[in-house]
Amino acid sequence: MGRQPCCEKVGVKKGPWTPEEDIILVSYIQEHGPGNWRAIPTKTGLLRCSKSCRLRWTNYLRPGIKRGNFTEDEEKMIIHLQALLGNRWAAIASYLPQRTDNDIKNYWNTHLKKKLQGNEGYSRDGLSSSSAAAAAYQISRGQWEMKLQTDIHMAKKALSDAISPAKSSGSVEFEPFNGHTSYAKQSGYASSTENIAKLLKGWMRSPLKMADSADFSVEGIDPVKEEKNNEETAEGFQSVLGFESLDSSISDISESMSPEASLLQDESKPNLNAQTELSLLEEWLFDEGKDYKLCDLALDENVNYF
DNA sequence: AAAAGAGACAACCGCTTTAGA
DNA sequence: GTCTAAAGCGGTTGTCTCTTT
Repeated sequence: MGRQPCCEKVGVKKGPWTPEEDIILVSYIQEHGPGNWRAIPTKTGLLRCSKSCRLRWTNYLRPGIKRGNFTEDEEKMIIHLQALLGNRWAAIASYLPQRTDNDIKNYWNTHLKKKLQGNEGYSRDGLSSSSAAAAAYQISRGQWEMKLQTDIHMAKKALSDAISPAKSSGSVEFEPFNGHTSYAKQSGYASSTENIAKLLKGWMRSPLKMADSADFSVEGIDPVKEEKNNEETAEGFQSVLGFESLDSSISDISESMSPEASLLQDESKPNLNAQTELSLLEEWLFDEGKDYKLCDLALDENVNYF
């Protein structure tokens, strides 16, 4: 006997999520909190399996997710972390508090891999092992160390920024919509929180009974009206998720979060402080004095981290 | 203008791990 | 200690759009 499927395959909808589905899911989670995913399809009337709901929330809908344009620092961090950790995207994502593993994985596969292939300075591809040690020998040791030092510094800064108490755990950074992917522009719906906010606006104007509503429906969104009412949009979203403004600065948002939103936010990423066990990587990133040790380790061809 | 190919990203699949009874 | 459901995770696939021919 095989494992039981997470849900009935029959009648389960697949494919891209619609704005309406997102609204239903976000609303339900706002009311009940994340978790108990199995109950969500039946409680909300969503024709999605619990797993799909969880993924949708985790990767796209939960607060605190930054989407679109990866910064240079983020790129370098990913490259370093991938060299050290391999394709452990979840582990890598834990060092980039606003990115999801799926996002990082996609970015790696579509951008960084190719970039590395075309950039000797970084290149690790074509090596039999994914070890950074092997890459080190592609350029002189001195050059490599200098480069690594620079990158370590940048990575440290990025990490430090990410987890500094002033901006950390509650930090939320919503990207302006114009920073989004071609998908966003192309399809008009890219699952961004801002888009959801827009939809929520429309939704809030057509009073609906969320809970226990199997035949839940949402009025269509008129793009023209949408544009006209952009300001109200943020209000609408605030009233649902408790945010002051979607594209506020990090501190603004963390200050203005309602208890409910804070709760959701706290859940949104593993708390770095809770990661009590300091890995080699963490030590490396935090401890100035160990920089060279790691360089040496990485340059030691006998050491295989993977 | 239409077709083909490539690129990018969202979502799914299935295995593994974890937590609770 | 065992079993089961839920969650985590990484690889893969599907779909959409843009670019090239």
